[in-house]
Amino acid sequence: MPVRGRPRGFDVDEALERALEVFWRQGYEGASMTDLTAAMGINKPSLYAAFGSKEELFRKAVARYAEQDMGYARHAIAQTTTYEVVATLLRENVLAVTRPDRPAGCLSIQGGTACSSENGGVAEFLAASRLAGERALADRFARAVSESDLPADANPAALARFVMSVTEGQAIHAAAGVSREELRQTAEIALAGFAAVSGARRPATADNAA
Amino acid sequence: MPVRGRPRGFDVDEALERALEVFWRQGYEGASMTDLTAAMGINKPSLYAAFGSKEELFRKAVARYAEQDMGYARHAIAQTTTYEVVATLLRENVLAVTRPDRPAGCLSIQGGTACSSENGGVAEFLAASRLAGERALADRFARAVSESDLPADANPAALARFVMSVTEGQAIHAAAGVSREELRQTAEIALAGFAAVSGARRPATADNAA
DNA sequence: GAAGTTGTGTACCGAGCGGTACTGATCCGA
DNA sequence: TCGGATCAGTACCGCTCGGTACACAACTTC
Repeated sequence: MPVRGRPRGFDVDEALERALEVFWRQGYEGASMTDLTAAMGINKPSLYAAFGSKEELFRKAVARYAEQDMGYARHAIAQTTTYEVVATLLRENVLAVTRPDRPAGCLSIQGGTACSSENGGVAEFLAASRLAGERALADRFARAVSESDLPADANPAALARFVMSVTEGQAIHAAAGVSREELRQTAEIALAGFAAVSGARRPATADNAA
Repeated sequence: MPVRGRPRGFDVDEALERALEVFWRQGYEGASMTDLTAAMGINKPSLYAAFGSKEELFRKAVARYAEQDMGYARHAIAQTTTYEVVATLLRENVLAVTRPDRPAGCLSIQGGTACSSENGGVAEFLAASRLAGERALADRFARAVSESDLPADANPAALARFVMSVTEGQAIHAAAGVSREELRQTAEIALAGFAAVSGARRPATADNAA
């Protein structure tokens, strides 16, 4: 059964994409409906009909972001060794937060770490989604312990927290204008430090370039 | 020569302190004049007479924050060895971002990493002040190289960027509700990693507790 | 006490906020 | 060709935003 009534005059995915970038650059509260509709090329009633409200639009933007901009994290976790997991995560993160065709930094931080009391839910939502990613990494490290890829006395949660802290700091640096090459150096330091501290075996093939 | 005219009915420092906490919790754009004046216990005209504008108030709050909440950073840089500098910085940072009598996290991040276009200067101002701190740390590391406390081939700027990235990530974690003890574990991992990678000598007295 | 100076409180400004009612326009199936 | 359904666009809602005019209160100096 095809659509009934007048068809939409714009592409919902494309409009969401534009909104995503506005939220990314200006944060949730810093992005006004006027900014959003201007970037999306539609009028307010169309936005509300298609997305419900500003907050729903934001959550859909974050979901889209997680799917297409955070794919590297799932790819990283799927690596076969702990070292490769972390190496992939840190290096891909550098690329992700400095993509020339995207705003600098990371939406889940730029979106808003602090909000007015009425929008407090937005900051909490972003924090929860970041911590969910961290938990996935901690689970991956726990598996590595059970596979003897990490020592039995390793602390998976703390190691994951360390790696995520670095990526978040890198995202903030990127948003401040720090270059990809500079962040790459930092990522290699973090990776080498992780390898030295975690007890994860570093592969014989030296693929790093600090 | 004493004051002329009616004396002020409130303490400017105390009012600035209250404003500081509101900005810290809600960010620059998330803190409305109503929120601020309510917390400061004064009316808007008094605020404008004493502080000029919302943005000036914010900058004064950040200056106050740098002076009294970031003092640990100056203390850290003044340590005699690179290891002690980094150990102090990372450990004191954990305490600073989880002080029970303060909002969680760090004002220079919570204040706003992304803003609307008209308030873009606020985010830039915060980014610049963070990078200034990083440069001071890089200078300290450069001195350590010249003192042979770090290897001649060490990259002071990259090492400083790594340490600051960790502290920023820790601040974001704290704002998300992560506990002091959890952050302490992460700080020890970062410290041990830094020691292993930088070539900084670790003191014989083992004062760490990962 | 009067004059001059400065802070306080109320009441208000224009502008922009997020969100919506309503009129037409545009499609479908019959 | 007409009725039903859906979307687009204008024009507007109440509200809050940051910021201020103005009358009054409180203080010092003469």
